[in-house]
Amino acid sequence: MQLKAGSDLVRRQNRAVVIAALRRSATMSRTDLCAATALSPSTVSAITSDFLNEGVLAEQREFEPSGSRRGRPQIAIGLAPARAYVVSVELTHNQLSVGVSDYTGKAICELDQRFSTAACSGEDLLVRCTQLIRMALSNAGVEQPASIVMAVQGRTDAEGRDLLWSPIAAGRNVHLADYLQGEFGCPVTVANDCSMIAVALRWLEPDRYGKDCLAVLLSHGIGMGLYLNGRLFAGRSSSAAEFGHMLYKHNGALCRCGSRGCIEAYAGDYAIWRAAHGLPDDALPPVELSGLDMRTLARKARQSDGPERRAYREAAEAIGTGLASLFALTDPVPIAFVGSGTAAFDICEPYIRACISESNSGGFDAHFEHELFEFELPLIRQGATVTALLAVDEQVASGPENVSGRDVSILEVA
Amino acid sequence: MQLKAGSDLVRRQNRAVVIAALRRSATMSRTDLCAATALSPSTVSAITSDFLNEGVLAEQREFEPSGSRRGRPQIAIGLAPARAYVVSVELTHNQLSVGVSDYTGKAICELDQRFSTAACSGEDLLVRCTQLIRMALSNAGVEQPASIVMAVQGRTDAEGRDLLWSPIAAGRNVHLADYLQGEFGCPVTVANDCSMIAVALRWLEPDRYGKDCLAVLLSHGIGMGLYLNGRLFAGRSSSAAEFGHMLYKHNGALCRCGSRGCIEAYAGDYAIWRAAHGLPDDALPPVELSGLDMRTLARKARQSDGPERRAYREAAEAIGTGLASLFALTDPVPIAFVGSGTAAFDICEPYIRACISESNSGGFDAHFEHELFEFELPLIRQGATVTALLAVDEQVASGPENVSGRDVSILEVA
DNA sequence: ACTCTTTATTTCGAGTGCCGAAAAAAATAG
DNA sequence: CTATTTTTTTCGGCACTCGAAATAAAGAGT
Repeated sequence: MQLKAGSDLVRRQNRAVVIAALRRSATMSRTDLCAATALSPSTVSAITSDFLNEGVLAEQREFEPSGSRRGRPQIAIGLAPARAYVVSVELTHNQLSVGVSDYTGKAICELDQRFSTAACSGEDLLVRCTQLIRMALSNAGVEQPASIVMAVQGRTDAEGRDLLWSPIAAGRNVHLADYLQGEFGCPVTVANDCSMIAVALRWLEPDRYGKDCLAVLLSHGIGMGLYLNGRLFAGRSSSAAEFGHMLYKHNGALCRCGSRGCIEAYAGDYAIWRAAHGLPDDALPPVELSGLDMRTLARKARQSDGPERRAYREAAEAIGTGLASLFALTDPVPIAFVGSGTAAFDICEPYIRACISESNSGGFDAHFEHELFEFELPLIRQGATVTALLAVDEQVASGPENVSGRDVSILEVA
Repeated sequence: MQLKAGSDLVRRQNRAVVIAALRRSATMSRTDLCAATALSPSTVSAITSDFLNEGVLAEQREFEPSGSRRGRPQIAIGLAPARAYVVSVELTHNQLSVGVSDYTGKAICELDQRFSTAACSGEDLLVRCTQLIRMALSNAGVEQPASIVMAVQGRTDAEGRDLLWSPIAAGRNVHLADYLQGEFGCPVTVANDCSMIAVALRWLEPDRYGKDCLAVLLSHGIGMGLYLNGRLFAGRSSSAAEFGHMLYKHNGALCRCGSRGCIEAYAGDYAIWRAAHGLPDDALPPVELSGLDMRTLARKARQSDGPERRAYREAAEAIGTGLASLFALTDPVPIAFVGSGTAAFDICEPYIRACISESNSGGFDAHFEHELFEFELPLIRQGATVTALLAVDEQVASGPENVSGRDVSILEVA
């Protein structure tokens, strides 16, 4: 049931509204804020004044309003960069990345580290993360981060605290959030990488992806992040949304996850490679696949109707069948295909669309828009950073209660 | 973005909290309300006093508190039955039902009408609904309903206004809500029948189904209603959640919806019957199936490993594959299987469970609880009634502004 | 029968927050 | 140097919640 409300909740909500407006457009006047939030000038004045005292906002005198009109000039206000620093961590195949951003979202420092993730135990992971984050913070000159969001390829628990399982590392049930929280003394959230891609797309293109956004990652494995009706789709007890592990064929090909017949077992890079080389469908390819390997495969598939094209066709039909099933549940949604697999999307697209239009239950429009993004990392980082910033915003909106020095500032004012 | 808040919002919220508490337990004292809502006695007093004036609540003197303790006795308050009357309408295969309930949720009148829905145009449907509702209202002695919720087997638009497509009637894009709203002058919502089953189960067993609830209707067709993380799952542009039309087999059996390979084309009664009789999988059975037909089929399937058992097995694997795919997206969720098809669930269950445990992506627990409900209609009606009542609650909570007679009541008080 | 105790509910005063209107501030136009 | 225009702040009023005190309505004890 819903909870009771009080006047404190009203203030928190309106503070949040003001911050949200300023996060969207870096700099606004109080008048702009009135228009954007529908709050009265008095209220905007009160809230911004509080925020200026708390160091959340800063006046930006240098911002001369372009066309100098009559009347008192507007004072530009923006988020104060130094109010908080956030950290994004991305764990992908054989790479760990860390980014540090200020409170306005500007990147201050980005570090990458490459190593074999497959050999990585949970313990290793924790240590490597801690080290790389420390180095990045030190490079950025930041003592204390305000929020850390870690995007992982794999499944997390529903609360975003543990990495339950990952195809790229050996560790299971790694308590990432608790450990990092202990190390860095700030809130930590662990999220699925594809969810972060969806967050980024929503943030970057709200008109197209604001309400509904399906991000499908095509690479060694298959991942998905979904916003439906403006909310992140997540499972009951985990991040779930494991599109790649929807059941495509009963008793089908062997998947990395240990099950049989998953979509990924046909559409992941390793599955396409396996099929194209005529290996049995329960063989896991022993080698790491390079981008070159896959480009070669795609080229052959385009050239002639041989085993390579058959492999891509099977991959496309697995994806198409999965999307058809997904769309039976969600209706068609604008899709962003992301990752190295998009390089062969021209081969797959007709088969994918055929599958979907074949299954337009109830005779409805099976059409969907799509976009391709070759590189996933920048999107994942942007999504993680945005998520971290929004977490800080929430804390900031809820007031300066817990901030040490609050009493002091009252004394200072007096 | 979130909207600004004001003190009116606080009042609305707290009014809503009070109503919600009283809807759960029919009768409470003001002290009970303090405990249940965490509001202060002053606030509860103010809000209940308003509600008594508005005719939303009524004191119930007859309710003697069981063990007569010391001290001033509590005064029991409850929802005032006559505050509003709601109508639920259920359209299922060859049957239209209407129920009228008072504001406490007590059923006042229920009417059924049987006719061939298949032959029914949109126009016919509107007229029949109107007539049956009028008759029920007249029987119940109700002049003006406050809310109507109509549950239909089929797909509605996302706003709950139109019946886009239904397997049981010929009409398409029937503007049910607008028409009935014009006829009866109150808010009307059109919802999917299985969603209403999920609503009912959540309402009846909040411990089991409060957060997550999957209702699967097994009958002539296959339907689904899903609550995930406490929210009704719905599509981007329609009610969607068309589990029965997830793609089970590429280029598979012909479905009622016109597509091929849908789960329903293997697991609906007609599909089982078709397969058991060795008909081609693109034949639609010409006859209406009786309950007896299906019971006979199930008996034969239990007796020997013939075509009947194969048909049920295929049905079970279609359902199991669908659930496995669904659970890849949502994690396993407690399921209620509902409808006549549950009579043969003993035959299907092992195959269904086998499919699901085969596809436990990431090695997680594929276990799910389930319950069987043979009759769907009572659940659909309960769900629709609850939905209608909650809609009235929302309107009541938002205050007496628009209620005619508000000014009069002020005069009366003065 | 009367008073004491206990529990429930209402009333009152203070605090917080929003808003509209008026005032103050800070520029340009003439 | 004044009038005008626009932005921002200040002030008074209103709605709401809350804690504390007051009131109401019983049973318990003598």
